Amino acid sequence: MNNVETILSHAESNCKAHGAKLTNKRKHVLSGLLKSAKAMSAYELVDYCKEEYGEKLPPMSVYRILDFLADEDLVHKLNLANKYIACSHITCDHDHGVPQFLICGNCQRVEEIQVKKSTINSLKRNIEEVGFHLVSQQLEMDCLCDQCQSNAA
Amino acid sequence: MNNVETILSHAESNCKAHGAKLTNKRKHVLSGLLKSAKAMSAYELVDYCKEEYGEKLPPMSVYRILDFLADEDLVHKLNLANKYIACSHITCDHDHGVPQFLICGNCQRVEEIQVKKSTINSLKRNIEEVGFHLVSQQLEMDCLCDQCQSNAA
DNA sequence: CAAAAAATGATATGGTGTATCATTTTTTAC
DNA sequence: GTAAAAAATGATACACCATATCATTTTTTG
Repeated sequence: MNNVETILSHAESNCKAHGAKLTNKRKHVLSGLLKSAKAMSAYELVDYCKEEYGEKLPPMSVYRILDFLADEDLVHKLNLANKYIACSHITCDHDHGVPQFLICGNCQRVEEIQVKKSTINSLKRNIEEVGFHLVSQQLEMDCLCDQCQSNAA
Repeated sequence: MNNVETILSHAESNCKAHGAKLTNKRKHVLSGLLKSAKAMSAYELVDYCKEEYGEKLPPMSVYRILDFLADEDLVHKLNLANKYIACSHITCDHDHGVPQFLICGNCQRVEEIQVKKSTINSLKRNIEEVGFHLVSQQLEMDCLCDQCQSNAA
């Protein structure tokens, strides 16, 4: 159980290591994502910064910060949901492959997983057969989590 | 090589078969998609109907028509691109499973494929392992087509 | 310290999609 | 065939995500 502060300082060292600066505003946005179980939209993060820090960030700034954080592999963008989540591996030091995301369509919880290499490879072969080439291995899948599945049943 | 008219009348019979009506406006929207190599946005279809038929459809109507056509399995929505394409199997009479889509990030061409059952099943097992359940098997993948791949190289 | 580069602020605007309610068209039942 | 009910359509407004652009401030660097 890493708390937010720990993760933030870890992220900060990672940034420093190659000359990038995790400024306060960037930390605020990242902490919003770290504290949230769900993915958040840029506009939700605008509100969060306003409420939590009295910081009036225009959406444009939040988008710029999110771009920065994504470049640093600290956050991921969910293109299906148009939302953002903190990377679940900020505090790991080893490299991670491209993540895949499971999005619960009911409670919006997001799980970041690594699909087996062999599955990805079958998928790739399937794609090559029709003359296409997989560019991004970031798959986003419409799911239900255990809990919402049980509740629905 | 089925031309648009043939496909349209095939689609019309399919609709009639269970009491749905493929009205002129619905045909117009569908024909826009059939004639296009690329996926189109609802607003592009508004323009298309205006130019091609002098028909001033409000966006709301186009969205309703697209919903209808999707219910009839005549079109698919690409959630990643927020665009729509005609189903490539309108004239087949047998049932088709859930399609997967390959989207060329360069020329926006879309290929509709069926991923192997075995691959989908491995994927599902991967997902079950973390306590999630795949709801929609419609995967959308960021690709390059052969041609754009060669051009880029 | 001055010039260059990077980051931020501010405003406007574009694109996708939906809510809502009025109106018209089509179905259904008598 | 016609009136009542149901379905489809029209029209307007708005919500939300995202970017373009240009002015201003901050930071870096020589």
